[in-house]
Amino acid sequence: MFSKACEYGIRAVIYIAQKSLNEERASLKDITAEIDSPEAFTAKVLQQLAKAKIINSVKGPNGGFEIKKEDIDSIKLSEIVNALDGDSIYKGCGLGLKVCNANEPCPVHDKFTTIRSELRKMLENTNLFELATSLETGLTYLKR
Amino acid sequence: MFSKACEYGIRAVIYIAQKSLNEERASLKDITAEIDSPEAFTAKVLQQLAKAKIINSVKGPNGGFEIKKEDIDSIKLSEIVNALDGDSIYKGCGLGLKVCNANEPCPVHDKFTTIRSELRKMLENTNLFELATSLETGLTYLKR
DNA sequence: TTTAATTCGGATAAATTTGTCCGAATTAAA
DNA sequence: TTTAATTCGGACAAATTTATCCGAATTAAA
Repeated sequence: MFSKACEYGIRAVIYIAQKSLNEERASLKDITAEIDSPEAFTAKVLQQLAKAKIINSVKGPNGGFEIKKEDIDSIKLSEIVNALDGDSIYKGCGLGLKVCNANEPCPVHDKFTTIRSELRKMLENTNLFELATSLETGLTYLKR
Repeated sequence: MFSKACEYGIRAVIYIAQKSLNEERASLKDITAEIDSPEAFTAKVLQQLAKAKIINSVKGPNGGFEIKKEDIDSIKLSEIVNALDGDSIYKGCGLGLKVCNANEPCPVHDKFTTIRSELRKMLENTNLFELATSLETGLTYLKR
């Protein structure tokens, strides 16, 4: 459903959010240990997210990644997915046609439109705060 | 959402079904012209589908691919997807964790479970007959 | 001012997916 | 029986995604 980059990205951002809620920065090493992902590859993903202004990066000793506390509940899952995988999940034909809309639909157009719209809603309605706190309280996990 | 192989596969099978409903076989050339897909690659996909017994292949002059008429309304989209992309769309964690279930969920587990179950239902409830007839009546398209 | 911890960015490599080529096998029809 | 139309299957090639390496830049602290 998502690319590996996006999977790592979402996991990383959730972890960074959790740390940020506790007034702490997360370093790359810290992150990759906590979400069990390849270090160099994850670094690229974090760079992308920093460029997209979803996370903030700080260089130098004691540096790392962080998210402003007050932003955490306004950042939606959809923004992260969008920054890493683009909008092809929502748009684009399920069967790969270049043109596919209500006027000239592919045979599964309507059925896919329904599912995708639900997916879009879900991603747009899920914010980082709830994900980070479920992690903080030990209800959910980022590795295994 | 689906691999290219799966996209071509679904399109091809719908076309083959349409032809089969009209008592005609579809040759590889015929198919790739009609669904606008790369010939050699599509051939591999069709081989996979033939091995999975979803379509029947006939060699020699006037050969091609066909589906028994009486099977067309019992073949579900899910079978095609399963044969080509496996079951990772339904199973498997949305964030790529090896272990992720109700007991040890990832932070998006519940939200994804809902979406995926809808997707599964949709694929399991969509049969080839309806897709092929919507094509036959000119309501839907397989290329562009 | 030096050192060391960190992110940044470019080059490269490995793995996977997508795609091509071509000869072999099959089989209907001339 | 020969020919030609077709699928089959293996080897290969290209493109994309995933992953690694390493030096440069930044910066806090010794």
